[in-house]
Amino acid sequence: MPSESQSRYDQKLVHVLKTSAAVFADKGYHSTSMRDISRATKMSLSGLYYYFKSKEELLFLIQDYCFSTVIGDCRRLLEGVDDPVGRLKLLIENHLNYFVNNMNEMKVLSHEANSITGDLFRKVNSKKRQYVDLVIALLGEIASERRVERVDVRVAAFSLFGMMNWSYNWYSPRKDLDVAELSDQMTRLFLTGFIGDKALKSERLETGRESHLDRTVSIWQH
Amino acid sequence: MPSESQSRYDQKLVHVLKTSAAVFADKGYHSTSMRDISRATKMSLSGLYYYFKSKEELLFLIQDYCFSTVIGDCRRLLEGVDDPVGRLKLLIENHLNYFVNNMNEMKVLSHEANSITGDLFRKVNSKKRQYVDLVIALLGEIASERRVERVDVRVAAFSLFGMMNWSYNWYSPRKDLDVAELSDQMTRLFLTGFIGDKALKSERLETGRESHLDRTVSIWQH
DNA sequence: ACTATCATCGAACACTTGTTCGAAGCGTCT
DNA sequence: AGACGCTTCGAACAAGTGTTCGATGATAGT
Repeated sequence: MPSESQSRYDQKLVHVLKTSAAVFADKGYHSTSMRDISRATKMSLSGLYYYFKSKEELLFLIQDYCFSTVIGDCRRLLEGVDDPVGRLKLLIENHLNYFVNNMNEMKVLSHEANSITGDLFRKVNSKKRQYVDLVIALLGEIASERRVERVDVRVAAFSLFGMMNWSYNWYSPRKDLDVAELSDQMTRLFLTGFIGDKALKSERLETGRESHLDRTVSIWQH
Repeated sequence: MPSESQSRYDQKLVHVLKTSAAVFADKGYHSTSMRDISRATKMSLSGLYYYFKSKEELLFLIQDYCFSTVIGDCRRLLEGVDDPVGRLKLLIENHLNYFVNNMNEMKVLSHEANSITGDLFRKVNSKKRQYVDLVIALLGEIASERRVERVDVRVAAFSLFGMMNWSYNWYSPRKDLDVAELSDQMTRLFLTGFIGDKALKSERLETGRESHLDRTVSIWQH
């Protein structure tokens, strides 16, 4: 009966992807063997190959799925918001929220970006470029709107990504701030630095935070 | 004759470390085989083991050497500078300068931080912690001096490291700003964001830049 | 109950991996 | 020349790698 939203196949595939992502995040892609994946998923070694045709494609599926969700959520979230600064706030919020709720996948996405090659690499990379270009364009708008000077937009954009993506190296949900606060901190840190000391005086950066977070939880979580 | 500053052994070791770092940076530690290293260094496979007793120790030597230099240069540079903001500027400058001049080693240091295990891992990590604690303490000083509020120092510190260390993912000496400008940009971006909109009005962040750079070139370069 | 499709498995293959060992080459001092 | 210590090497080993193949179990439609 095809009444369920996901077929048995899809459910199991997602399960395999999620547990694989956890193992990759823990041991690293290259030092994880297919036997490790087999052990973690409780499937036979050869049984795995029913769901993907190589270890590299497994990595691709994780990265592609993860990236698509981030970009998709982001697009949906920014819809109808015109103010560039507001858009950037939402983007940062979405990015970090997804990061914290899917640390394994995001670590694999950030850390194993070059562990994938050939066509699969190009596919993931084109999505990444879309995302990066979106941020660069956004910063460009803000820069011209607020007359930001002496700032290289490319450097600023990658600095922002650095701030956010580096978090897989240190962020611990137990001992650190929660997502909302973290997002707040980084938004203020970056945005104040970017648009300089002139603006942002009366703006409340933390406005309308809670309402969005719930809508951005990921498919990965069951 | 022992008149030379470095023995034949040391010279060759440094050469091996430097070329190995290049290969590791290119292909990643785990997917680089000892045969790759052998090919790149033009030494026999077994000949390599005269200089270190395992592949992991080779990685350790690269990371340890690299970290020691960064910290050492940093300590020397900050000597006698009392103003916390001035100290932070110099630290960022030193970090990025070393990063750009030793991209291979720094990529290996950043990207392969968890590819090392056991005692060797602990050794590298203790140096890293020293460095991180230095930055956190520095930010703490600045925060209390300038009465910075609503800012988590830990988050700020790792955001700074994220900005700087992420650069191995995008920075290209050919198409991007040079080190001095890059350092300038990130310093302004972070510092303005950190101390908020109140201060930094009349300060010139780019003061006294050139003079320091020459003293921080690395041993790695021959 | 029969069957066709989906899903899973054990066993094996061809290959690469890091590391070791004993022997040989090399330069330098007596 | 001879001998000693430093440096280099070829060959081999045991272990682990990703992947394939043919066969078996499960599931659902008729």
